[in-house]
Amino acid sequence: MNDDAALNRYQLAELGSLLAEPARTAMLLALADGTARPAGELAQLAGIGAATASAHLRRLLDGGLLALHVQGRHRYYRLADERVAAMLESLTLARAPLPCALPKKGDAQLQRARCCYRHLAGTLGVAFCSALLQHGWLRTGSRGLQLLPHGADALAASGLPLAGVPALYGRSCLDWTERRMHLGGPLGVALTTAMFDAGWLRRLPPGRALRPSADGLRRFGLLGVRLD
Amino acid sequence: MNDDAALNRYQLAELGSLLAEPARTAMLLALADGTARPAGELAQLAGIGAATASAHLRRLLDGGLLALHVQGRHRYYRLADERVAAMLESLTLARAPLPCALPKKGDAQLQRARCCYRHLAGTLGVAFCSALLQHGWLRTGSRGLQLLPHGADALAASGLPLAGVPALYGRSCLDWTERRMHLGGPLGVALTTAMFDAGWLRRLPPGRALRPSADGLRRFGLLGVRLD
DNA sequence: CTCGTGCTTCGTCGCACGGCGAAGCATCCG
DNA sequence: CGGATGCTTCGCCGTGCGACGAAGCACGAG
Repeated sequence: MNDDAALNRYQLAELGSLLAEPARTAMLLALADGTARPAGELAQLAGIGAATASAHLRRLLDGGLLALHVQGRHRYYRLADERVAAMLESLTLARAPLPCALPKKGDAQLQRARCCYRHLAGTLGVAFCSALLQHGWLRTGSRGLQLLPHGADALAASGLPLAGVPALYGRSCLDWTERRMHLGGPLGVALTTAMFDAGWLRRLPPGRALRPSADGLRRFGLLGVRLD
Repeated sequence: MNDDAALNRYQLAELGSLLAEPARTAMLLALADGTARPAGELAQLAGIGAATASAHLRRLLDGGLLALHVQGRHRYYRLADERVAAMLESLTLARAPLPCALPKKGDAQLQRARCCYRHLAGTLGVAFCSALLQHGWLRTGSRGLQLLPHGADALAASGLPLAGVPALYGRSCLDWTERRMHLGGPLGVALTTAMFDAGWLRRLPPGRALRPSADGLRRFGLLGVRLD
């Protein structure tokens, strides 16, 4: 009758049913950092047998949440799309307690800096994004967030080479610990990749947490990015 | 082991299972505009019997997605929280085709201006939010988006009385047609309510679509809000 | 070629859950 | 008080789906 716009009840329910199973959510959360993992590893992470995992992965694939990359006899699965990662973040946000609970000690690293899909999130991600905006280096254009030429120059001068990056567009992405925006989209991914390459950031093995190097921390400071 | 942060697999799956049933998604979508509806009406909208609807509503209530208001022998259900509405919007966004499809004719009104929970969304909502930011009337403070005193003065001068509103905080909310941010949170709701009261906006009966009045359109224009 | 490995497909079982009708409570009306 | 209405609870049935083991395929190693 009146709900022909956007997502109807059946599409939303289909999406929900994909998320309705702990085994599948475990896989999705394991892939939330943008990595690609073989089916066997995902089965082990989810604590289920290979046959069951295969069925779950097939459903997620058919549902458009995962993408598949075949390499030899290994089959690597990853999130289909950055929007899927953004959706996972937003679902997290929907359940977070409103009076922002202080993170537990074990989560402190995760709250400070982590990767959301493949771009920088957490306190550092939010601070970096707002610093870019305050300097006037980042602007919301018609096709998304846009890094202006003098912004790219300034970043390059700080030791972040950005070949071809200014042509990319970014997207605002809501952060679940900060409840503020940070920079995602192709632009956000490219900038984060550059930070890895320049040694500003390192991955902390077990999860999605990141740690800025001493040098990176200094350079972030020079850009006006403060971690209070 | 390593996923004790934020939402774990079980909590996410629980949330997903609440969305996994068309009858429940129909109810949630019907409540997405922030209205409260009695159980019987929701049952009819979902196309199920009263007994079944009651069970679904109970699950949504226990799951924290709905809130209940008892009035006489009627029991009114509404979305528990603005975050639930934001979650529904973001799920919609996750499924929207990336090459932004032009809206069908029937959706044009909906894309132009609609209510997301209880605040203004659509092209008009996005334009209004960015106009506030460009004028420097709105700022991202530590506790959320903040309407600055001279911004409140300017809006009042344009015919939007805002008693007590500047004390409220807003929240960025992603729009699924525009893929850009608009103003939500208590501040967004208060501003939208003021627009209704001042006659700038009218509801279009069948759904969530809104229409600015001729006077409202003029006043939006004076504020620098363009509907291109 | 032959075997081992990684993954999918098939067949089967069992449980969880959605559906309804009937009965049970509350509330409003006369 | 008695009947109508709105909603919930109870009991039952059917099915959808997640679990596993076994078999089938593809690929790489020897």
